[in-house]
Amino acid sequence: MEPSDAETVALPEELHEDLGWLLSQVLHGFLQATQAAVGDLPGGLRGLQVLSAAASGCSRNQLEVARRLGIDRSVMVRLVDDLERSQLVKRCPDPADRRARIIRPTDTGLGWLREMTARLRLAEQHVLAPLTADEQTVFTDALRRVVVGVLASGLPPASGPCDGTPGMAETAGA
Amino acid sequence: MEPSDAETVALPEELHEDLGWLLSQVLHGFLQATQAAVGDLPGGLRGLQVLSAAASGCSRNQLEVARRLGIDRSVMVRLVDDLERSQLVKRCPDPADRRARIIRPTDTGLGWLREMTARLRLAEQHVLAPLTADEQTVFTDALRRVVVGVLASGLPPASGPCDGTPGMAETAGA
DNA sequence: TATTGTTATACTCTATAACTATA
DNA sequence: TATAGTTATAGAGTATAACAATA
Repeated sequence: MEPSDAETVALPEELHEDLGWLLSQVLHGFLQATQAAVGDLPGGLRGLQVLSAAASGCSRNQLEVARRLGIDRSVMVRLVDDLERSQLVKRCPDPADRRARIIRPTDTGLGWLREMTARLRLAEQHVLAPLTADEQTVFTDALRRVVVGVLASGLPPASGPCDGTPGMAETAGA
Repeated sequence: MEPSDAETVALPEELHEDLGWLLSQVLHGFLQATQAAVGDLPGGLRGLQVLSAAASGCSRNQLEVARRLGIDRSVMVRLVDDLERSQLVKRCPDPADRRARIIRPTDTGLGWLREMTARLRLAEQHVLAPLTADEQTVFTDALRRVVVGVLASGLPPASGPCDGTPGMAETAGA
């Protein structure tokens, strides 16, 4: 927990310039911190995303929420199962479409949402602590613009921090 | 591939402030771009990391390289297997310790390293394109400092660009 | 015929724990 | 006894495909 002298920790030289490695390390550290913070929430961080989406928008069915968050619909089922079992959300019938289930947060769910969101902010602050407040603003703004660029590139919404399939072709050539 | 109007892509409001989600999206976009770029390299991005580590340092055995890169030693075995099968590295006996195997790049491996590294730089540039050159410098510098903080926090080194932690992004924004 | 929600299955990747051969 | 490398296994997580009910 001690940041100790930041200078004492040296990054391996061959990774120092490796943007992918840097990103994965930050994400990893972030996930470590945040998953611990929201550990008692069913579904972890994604459960919180679902809860947040259910609370933020007006009526949305499972598939809409799933697509919005970039979650596979079959994964969404279990996620909502867990949240519903803990009575944080309810599946309500959609009067306009009897196939659909609208995800609504319960009062308990809204309370948890507030609590967990607050914890998350703390965890974020912990990870971004090496940066000054101004630098944090600049950093997250840059991050946001890069994300917009990524999404605009027509890539699929991304299901997780790790998803692409690895390239494994064997070859030997100069 | 057209960045199109960055402004036309709006981030879901409940994810806009979600640092974890932003990071996971950027990493995802980055992995999409880079894994395609180094697709024919055995082991993908981590194969490249191993190759780079083998080339950069003087003699290092598998375990040292694995620890340096934050890769599990059992994963390292297959990684080196693949690289060796493609004749990009060799496992050489360590005269000082008959248990150890020193990973050395072949000439072919060095050629691939240069080629793949160049491709990687291009892919990085593509992802960071929304930022000006100065902003990129500031961004990666901030990223580096955050990583140092994460590593100094005593967290396990994380296994790779695509690391196996669970879920994914997180949170919420209301 | 297409779509929502669900279930079951296969596949990928990681972590764990043995086992060997050395030290 | 501890360590380097290897192997096999179990687990978490995702994607895929099939299915029922409804549009």
